[in-house]
Amino acid sequence: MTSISDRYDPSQVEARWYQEWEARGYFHAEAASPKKPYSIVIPPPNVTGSLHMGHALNNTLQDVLVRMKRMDGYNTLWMPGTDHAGIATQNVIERQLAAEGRRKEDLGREAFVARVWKWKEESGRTIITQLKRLGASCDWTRERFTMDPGLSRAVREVFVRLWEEGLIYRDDYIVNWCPRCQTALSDLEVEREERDAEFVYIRYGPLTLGTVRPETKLGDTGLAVHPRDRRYKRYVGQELEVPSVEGTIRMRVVADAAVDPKFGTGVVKVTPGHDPVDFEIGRRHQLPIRTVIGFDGRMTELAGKYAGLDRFECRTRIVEDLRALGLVERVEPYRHAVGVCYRCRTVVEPLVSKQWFVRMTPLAAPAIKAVREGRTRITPRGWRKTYFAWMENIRDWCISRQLWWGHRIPVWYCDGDGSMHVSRVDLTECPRCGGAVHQDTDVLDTWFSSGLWPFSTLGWPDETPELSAFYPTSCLVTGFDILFFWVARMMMLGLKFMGDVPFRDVYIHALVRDAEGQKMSKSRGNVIDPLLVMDKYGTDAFRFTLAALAAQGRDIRLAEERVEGYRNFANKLWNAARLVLANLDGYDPKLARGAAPGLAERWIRSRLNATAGAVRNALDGYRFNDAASAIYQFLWHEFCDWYLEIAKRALYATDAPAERARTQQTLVEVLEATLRLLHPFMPFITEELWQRLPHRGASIMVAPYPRPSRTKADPAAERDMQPIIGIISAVRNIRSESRVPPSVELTVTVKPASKPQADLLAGALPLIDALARCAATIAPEATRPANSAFAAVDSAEVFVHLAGVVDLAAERQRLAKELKKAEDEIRFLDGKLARPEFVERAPAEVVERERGRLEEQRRLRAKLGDSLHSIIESASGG
RNA sequence: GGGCGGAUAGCUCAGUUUGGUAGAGCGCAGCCCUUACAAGGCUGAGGUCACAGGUUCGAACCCUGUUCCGCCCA
Repeated sequence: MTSISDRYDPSQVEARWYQEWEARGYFHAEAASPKKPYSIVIPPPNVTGSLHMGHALNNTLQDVLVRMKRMDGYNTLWMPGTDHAGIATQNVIERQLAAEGRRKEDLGREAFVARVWKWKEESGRTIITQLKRLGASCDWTRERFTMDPGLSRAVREVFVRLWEEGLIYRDDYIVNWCPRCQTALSDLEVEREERDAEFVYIRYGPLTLGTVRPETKLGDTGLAVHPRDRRYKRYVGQELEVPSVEGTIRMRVVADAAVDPKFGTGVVKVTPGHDPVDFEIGRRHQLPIRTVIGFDGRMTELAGKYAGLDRFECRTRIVEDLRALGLVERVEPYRHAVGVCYRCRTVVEPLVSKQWFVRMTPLAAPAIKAVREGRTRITPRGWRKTYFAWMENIRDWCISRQLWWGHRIPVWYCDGDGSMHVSRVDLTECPRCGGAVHQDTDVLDTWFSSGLWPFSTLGWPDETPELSAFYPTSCLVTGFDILFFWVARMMMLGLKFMGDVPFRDVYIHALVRDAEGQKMSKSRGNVIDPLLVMDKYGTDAFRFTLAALAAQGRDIRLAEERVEGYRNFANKLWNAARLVLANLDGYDPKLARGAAPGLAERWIRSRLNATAGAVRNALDGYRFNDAASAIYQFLWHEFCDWYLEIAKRALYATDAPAERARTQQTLVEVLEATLRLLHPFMPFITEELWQRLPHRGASIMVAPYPRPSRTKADPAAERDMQPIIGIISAVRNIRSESRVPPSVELTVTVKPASKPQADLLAGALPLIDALARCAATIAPEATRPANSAFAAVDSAEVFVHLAGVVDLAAERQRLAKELKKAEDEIRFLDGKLARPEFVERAPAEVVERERGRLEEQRRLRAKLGDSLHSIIESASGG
């Protein structure tokens, strides 16, 4: 074999294999395949984006599933693509323009949109390149973008059908308005931020009320109290003349159950134009709407002398003016959550405007039912509750955005007769009067198009082979932060337009935080760039770290040391493979045929089989961390720590070619299968090593995923290895505790507990000698040698001769420690068994087991006591 | 205000479904460059499982309450 470096260097391996896989078409899935389908659609990253930890985790987990299923023989499709991300992308280009001292209005809509497209073509591939770097085995031949012609057609089709069914409507309604982004936002796009504010108590004629938004006083059209609030009963229905900053105003007092009588004074001002709750109250009581704040966040003409002022400046000014008029009773500091735009953190202004909405209740009902009935399973199950809670209290979805970048609403208005036409095709003239038409200037919420993703990417509204092969998709992997934004909407729209759920499983993973548990954010400056991590430690180590930390229901705290640890794991694997490869000279499987497999070989094969079962089990339940640690444990602590050390004897022996060949065969087969087991987690290093080992097939990517079987399990071998491993460990322990240098060969006598054990151990003597660096003999009739250390293993007694090797003080200490352990154990078990309630009520087998344990510990105590005595005697006597 | 989750070794976390004297990685201590690997080997120390009650023969695990921390919704 060719000599390979003793350190694994990912940079030599990763890019090469990824290109090779892609070139060979391994990522591609054909709809016509006879194999069972397995499909996942990627949560499309923003086309503006670059890879962050959330993407890395999300896509690593998907790739683990997809690679595993592909190896397992499924026709596996991982559908990739990107999202046009309306506000985010528009903001990027607007910032570019601002740097040039221009605004989008200077370009005009058409030129602006053209510029966004140009930018998208040039820079929109960043994240795709980064996903490839991560090893994502997406079918790139099918890559989609939410504004592709096909997907845009799906958007129109859905809009028109929902309109035709009365599920879309247009209405003047109070919506969340971002004065910076100049667009309406859905309720979900408003986030809460804690801010300090002043709670100002203002006199309204005979009444006093508190508010955090004094500037909206100019838009007040009423006062409201709770209907059962006795304090204010007499005012209800009255028109009050109230002195204010602009002279006296008249206000009607209404009674409404939405008012909390315990909050503030129990009286609220009603500003239907600038508060969602007030808007509803106003509707119920026919209060007029006065819009005093405009779309630009400045006071309107209706604000009189305050017109043109910024809303926050106006707040200060009004409080000053009210004070001057003696209308401020008092001011209290107040901390509350204000709504901010999720894109630019500007304080959102509730404003009344004409917007498009989707009726949610009729769509939500089937989506609730599907999860209740388990047609879509949410994992971890706890998220079901959150899903139901939101779905059951869902509000209509505002889908229009006053942006230029996005799917333009497919509605045309006639300039002549004013008629409105919702259309699948672009209109150039009014279908009714033939007059000129203009299209609605708004675009749709980005989530409206990504909500169609599981079927629009597969060719809908056409009936494509892809749709029938891959819909419903098998699994959706996503973070909980978009459970409502995206998952819920895909459920509703998938059920509505495909008549079936969009995915059988939803796996919801946690957030990646920093080592201190803080959410990673640019402003905190604690972001770890996944690309730098991959550069430093390799993609495989990074992926394995994410999988190993992805325990269900808990956030991931990512510390670099963990990645380093798994980098070491990759290196361990690399070196184990080097050992195997360096000892394959003359390897001929035919030579091995004559010899029956040895105990250690049966053992490691059985352990491999069990590990394969554990990994499959864990992955089936989306327990990625369990799967990762099962492989880690097996590869490092069973294969490397034990089997490789055992195998060296046979490999280096020159006098037993059959045994050597057999060992080579076991090494090759176990390592090869382990690589396959590990491949979904660490695709690159496994391919590299697999190619160097004897193997069948062109790539590990398309080799079968290990499948456990009862016939490969060998419980006898697993049981028989126990005493052997135990004796070796015991001798090593005595050596270490008694401070015998590793170079000294120890003399060991083993007194077996039974004839079968004697035979077993006799066969394993060379192995024990080699691994414990000793010369051991099996002596069924042995008595304790003088000056020996003692240990009990599986009822066998192990004596290590220490005379002349070391002074015995250390062994005395060790024995005393063991003795105390045994005594503690006996005390515990004695106490337990002494209680009649336990003996009477606990299951018989538990009682039996505890009795057996007690007996064993008593025997052990006796032997330890004897040993200790003998050493004390010999030390004092000698 | 309503809901969800968390508190287990110095650190980061498994384990809680199905109750039977607690596991991993990192870190720490001792010994060792033994020809796969010092990114390594061998050995070891380290935990009243947040607190208080309850159920049970027996509780990290089930129930109730408390404290602290995080998140979501209004």
